[in-house]
Amino acid sequence: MPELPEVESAAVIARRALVGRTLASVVAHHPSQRRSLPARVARRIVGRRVVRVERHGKHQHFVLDDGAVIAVHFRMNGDWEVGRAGDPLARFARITFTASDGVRLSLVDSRALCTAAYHAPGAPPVLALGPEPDDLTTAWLGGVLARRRGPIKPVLLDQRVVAGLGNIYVAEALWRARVHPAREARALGDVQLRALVRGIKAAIADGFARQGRSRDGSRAHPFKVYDREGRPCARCGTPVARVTQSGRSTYYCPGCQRTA
DNA sequence: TTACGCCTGGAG
DNA sequence: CTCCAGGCGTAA
Repeated sequence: MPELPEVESAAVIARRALVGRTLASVVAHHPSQRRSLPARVARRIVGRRVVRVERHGKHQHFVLDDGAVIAVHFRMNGDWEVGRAGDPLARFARITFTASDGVRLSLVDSRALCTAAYHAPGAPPVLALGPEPDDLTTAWLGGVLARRRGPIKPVLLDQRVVAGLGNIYVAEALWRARVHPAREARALGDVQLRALVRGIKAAIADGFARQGRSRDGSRAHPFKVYDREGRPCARCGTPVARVTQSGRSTYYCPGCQRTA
């Protein structure tokens, strides 16, 4: 699930569920989450009203009326499920926030890698994030890439470069820009740089467009190259290739993403 | 820069 | 059974 577009639509769900409501209970159901959100901390949250839900890159911040922040990160596959107090709990519910009027928001995450940390009033989380894709400029990206050695793909996964990109959207953005994932980051020319900025914005916009109609679970694979190894490139028909870069799969088209 | 741990499920 | 998974912090 969760890269920027997915986290944004999740944040909308959380916002609708909790903003303006007072938390009546907060429970971490899995030891892994209890480490970062122990019962004593959860008790401190109870009685507070949620005034705002912010998204920064892939992070979600529940801002409470005393200025405290609950920082949630889905990691690999977290998602929100909205229900009512007393409803049967989802099998992989890891944390539940129940409001005083009975609305319940559950963080569902089979792998239990999600994190939720409490930040006391006056000590907000410090995030090291680059610009959101919407605010990305060629000047910024060019400046950052000029100081990087190594292939472009892992650089784009660095949240300090651009906030919110993950393995899927980086592959999609590079495909749109026709840039080879192994291309030396600082060797990108102006034309490729501009194409890459456009590609990032377009890939993310495409993700957003998909969010609205993704709940009906129709089409499996709306991606251009991600998870399409061996299938023909939509642009040139060349079979999509998969390589490993810094331990993770990268999908690309060897036909139209050339110059490594 | 790479490798591993964190966790668990699903696919082959 | 083995391998893979949309992330990320820390260690080597």
